[in-house]
Amino acid sequence: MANKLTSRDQDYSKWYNEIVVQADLAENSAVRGCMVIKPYGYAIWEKMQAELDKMFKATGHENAYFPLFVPKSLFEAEEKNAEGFAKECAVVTHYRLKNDEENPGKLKVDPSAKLEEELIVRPTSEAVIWNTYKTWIQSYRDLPILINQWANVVRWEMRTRLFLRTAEFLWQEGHTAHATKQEALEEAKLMNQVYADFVENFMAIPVIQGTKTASERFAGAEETYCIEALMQDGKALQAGTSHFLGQNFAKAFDVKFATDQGSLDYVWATSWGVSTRLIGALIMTHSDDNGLVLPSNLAPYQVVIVPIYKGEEQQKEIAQVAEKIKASLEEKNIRVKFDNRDKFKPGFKFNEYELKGVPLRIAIGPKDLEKNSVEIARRDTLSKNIVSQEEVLNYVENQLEEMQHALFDKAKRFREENIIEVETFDDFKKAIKEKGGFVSAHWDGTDATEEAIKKATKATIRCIPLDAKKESGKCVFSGKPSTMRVLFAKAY
RNA sequence: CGGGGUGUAGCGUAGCCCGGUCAUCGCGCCUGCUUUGGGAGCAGGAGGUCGCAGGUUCGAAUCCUGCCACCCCGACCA
Repeated sequence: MANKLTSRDQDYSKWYNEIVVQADLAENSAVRGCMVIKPYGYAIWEKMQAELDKMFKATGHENAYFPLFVPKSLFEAEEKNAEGFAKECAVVTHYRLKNDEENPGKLKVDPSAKLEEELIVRPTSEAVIWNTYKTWIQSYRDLPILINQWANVVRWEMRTRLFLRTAEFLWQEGHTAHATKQEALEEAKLMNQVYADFVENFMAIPVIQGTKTASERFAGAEETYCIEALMQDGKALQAGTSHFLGQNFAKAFDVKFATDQGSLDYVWATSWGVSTRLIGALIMTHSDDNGLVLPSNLAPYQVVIVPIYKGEEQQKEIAQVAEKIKASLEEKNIRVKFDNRDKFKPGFKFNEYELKGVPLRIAIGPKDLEKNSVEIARRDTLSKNIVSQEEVLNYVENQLEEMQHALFDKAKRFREENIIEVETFDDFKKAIKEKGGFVSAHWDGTDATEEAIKKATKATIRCIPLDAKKESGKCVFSGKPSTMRVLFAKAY
């Protein structure tokens, strides 16, 4: 796809292969692999937070906060978890700097301030949280514990990519403790469903729910549920995960409770999270060559009003109409921005708000004053309509609603068109190489096959779909018998 | 850490092979006038330790050595 970006946008770096444009949301910070989220991008994150928070509360969860630092001894308690994250941990070893006598004006680490035990900057919080839960849980009456925290975590990845894999990222992590295996399993599934609902209904991104294979599973989990989305370039993106942790963390941190039968048992656990990666998913699902396209639910402002005028007097006249429309929309809780800046021309503003993905743009000029009308343009279709001023409120409400669904439908259609069933490994390779997207194929269930396919094609098993039908067939790679199809794709 | 590449104004770049009016161009920024229904035009202006440190040379953005940073491809990963 061609990219229409011109000089005006040179501070916006091109998003993946010029397919999608990274809008004015974030930039790299001075710190390696970290990002500065600009106000407009953060406003989107806040919208997501608010909606998720509502959904968490509705399913009985509460927010709490746990420390950033994890003492190394706690971190290593759950072996698999520690092993899984060990290679990407930032470690605090000292707690003081001092003046460097050899380099005036510079500081150096004070060797005498070495910590007795190193602190790990959390890559995830299971360790600190379970160390705390240990003190909170004695009896089945203390269960379940249903807690979420909004936090930042650090994973020192070899290679980073804005939004999708930054060294520091913002997320929420839920950590729950249960008396029974069944209840914990239900919780893990429920939260995966909550994620699917949120991402589909609120962000207009269609997802496939499934479970991960053993090799893709979260370190320390017994089962990982996930939602997988497909980006416009044909690569898959893991959009959220929910883990059934079994009794692994309870055993590692010795968290036992007295059951209602009087016996002693280890607690069952889950954890689940989504991150600022979802903003990346948003960009790469809906954007086009003109920039971001935001679903109405997420847009920091849903409507922007751009006045067109000659001279101060006309500007005033149009501003009056604009303010009136703005007030009437705001009364219905529609988020409106009236851009009355005199320093920029209308054409410039049109492009700017398209780049930012504002769903609806209302232009008001002298012609509209005469005809008592306005021009309303829709971001996703780029279509324009003349609407009488009396009709604006109705029209805007309808269009916002429609656009939310239109974006979802369009993305879903794209995904459906990019799931292909294959029976032979030749077709498999061809599909992955030429078309991208999800490839649905039989798999014999072994790590070895999964690994071999990854080596040969770079495609991994994204998930075993929850709604997969039982269907006997032959593994696309080994030819051994298989009972169902799994989804393969190249992934971010 | 392996393999490849790049570093020149706020951003994007030309120049490097072949050393010498080479510090180029576009955007952005500032001033003025004219403009305003799809990224305005004209005129003028500000802005640079050419990544850093050495070396070769009469002379280095350009050649050599070392270092640093970033990017891409692997391994790792929400």
